[in-house]
Amino acid sequence: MNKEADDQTDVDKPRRRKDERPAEIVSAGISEFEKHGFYRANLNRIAKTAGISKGTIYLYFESKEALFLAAIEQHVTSVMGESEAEMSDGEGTTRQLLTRLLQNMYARFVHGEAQALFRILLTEGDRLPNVISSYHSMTVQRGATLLKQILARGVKRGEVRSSPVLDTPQVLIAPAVYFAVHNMMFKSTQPLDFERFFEAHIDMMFHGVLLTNDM
Amino acid sequence: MNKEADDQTDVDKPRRRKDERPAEIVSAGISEFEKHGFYRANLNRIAKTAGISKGTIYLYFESKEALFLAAIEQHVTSVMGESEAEMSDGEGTTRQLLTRLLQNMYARFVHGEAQALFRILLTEGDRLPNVISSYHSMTVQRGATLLKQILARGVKRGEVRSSPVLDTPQVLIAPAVYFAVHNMMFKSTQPLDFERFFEAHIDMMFHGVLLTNDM
DNA sequence: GATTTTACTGACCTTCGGGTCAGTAAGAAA
DNA sequence: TTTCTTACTGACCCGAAGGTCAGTAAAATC
Repeated sequence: MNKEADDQTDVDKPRRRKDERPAEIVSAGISEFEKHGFYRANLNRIAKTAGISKGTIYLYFESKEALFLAAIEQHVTSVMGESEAEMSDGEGTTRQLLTRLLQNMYARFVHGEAQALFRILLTEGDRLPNVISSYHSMTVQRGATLLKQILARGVKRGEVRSSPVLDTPQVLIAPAVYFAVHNMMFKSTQPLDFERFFEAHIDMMFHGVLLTNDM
Repeated sequence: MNKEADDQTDVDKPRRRKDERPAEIVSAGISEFEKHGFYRANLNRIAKTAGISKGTIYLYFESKEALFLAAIEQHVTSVMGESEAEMSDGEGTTRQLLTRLLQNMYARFVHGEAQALFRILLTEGDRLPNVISSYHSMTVQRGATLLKQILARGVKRGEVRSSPVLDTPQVLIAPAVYFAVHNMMFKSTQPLDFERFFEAHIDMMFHGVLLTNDM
């Protein structure tokens, strides 16, 4: 009995809510696409999650793909918007700045919701060149620029070696990507210990593995 | 006219070839799964590529998934088998060994056929825990062990610092994974220059970014 | 050449899921 | 209360693709 109230948290919500529907559908879509990607995502399930019937989706979105685009776009902007201002102040040693940047990156990209987005785009990016492109500029592009600034400042202050890394700073954050990828594939069977990995990452990034610095 | 000969290279091949069929089907399967992943892979297309009809596939494989498993398994073993012996001799400085290992890894994993396999498993691995598991031991496990050996030997010879990296050597090869992932997503729009990336990778791995080695 | 075996075919079956639309009822207007 | 508008429903449609199997013909056996 009381079929309406037991699968959604809200009770007594009105049945006709034109304004709220699109956002609710997009939200349900994000969760479904995160779990299953585009192909395995199921519109009946999305509808059920959103507390509506499948037909209603088509009142607001032209097709599954249109809903997917809307979901991705909203997700990209919301996830990326968050980590905007956090790194803006350039106080501290280069070592501190880089450490803070990495912590931030692991937090968002490895543990947080950005990972699901990353996975979707890695999987289904071919069909979304425009999304891929804006994702690139919001993440890789921006991150690389920020890193270059930090490193250049470090060189000026006499803290940082001049090296090819200055032009390709992605190698510095690569282990974080590795960690995310590893957990995507092996989390259930062979999880990585975050603390140890992070420590090793920091250590290699700052000092390398060799004892001597001569060629 | 002559419908039989124009899509397959062989002409005059006998029509009943029980022994060769499985390998041919697996081969066609690999190519199809590489291009489309599991879900979008199409058995009619695989059959056409193998020069047979769809029904024939089911003479040799129980299901699409069984064919997928066979294809993955053959692919993994063949790719891994190749790079087996190449690293077996431990001659040279640690620097030389690590450089050689990385070159090998980039060659196979980034440019070569291993990338497609990696992508499929990353994308669709959830449904194949056993494949994922064996893939892990064949690649990550084996690679980590090899790295640890090289590093331990380096420490003994006084070439390598003692550091947390010794226990988590994956951070050393992480940039190669990053490179592969980057190209998967952005190759068409924002390709990375391999030579520069590789140089930066090597440089960071050996020396880190800091000028001083004190804390 | 006649008979038997079996690799192989392709039309067909079935399921799944995206997409449709005639019908329903909630809420506004009168 | 009656009428009208429209948000919403869910049974249905249909194409796509995994899977089946009676039939065919190539080769082996006699």
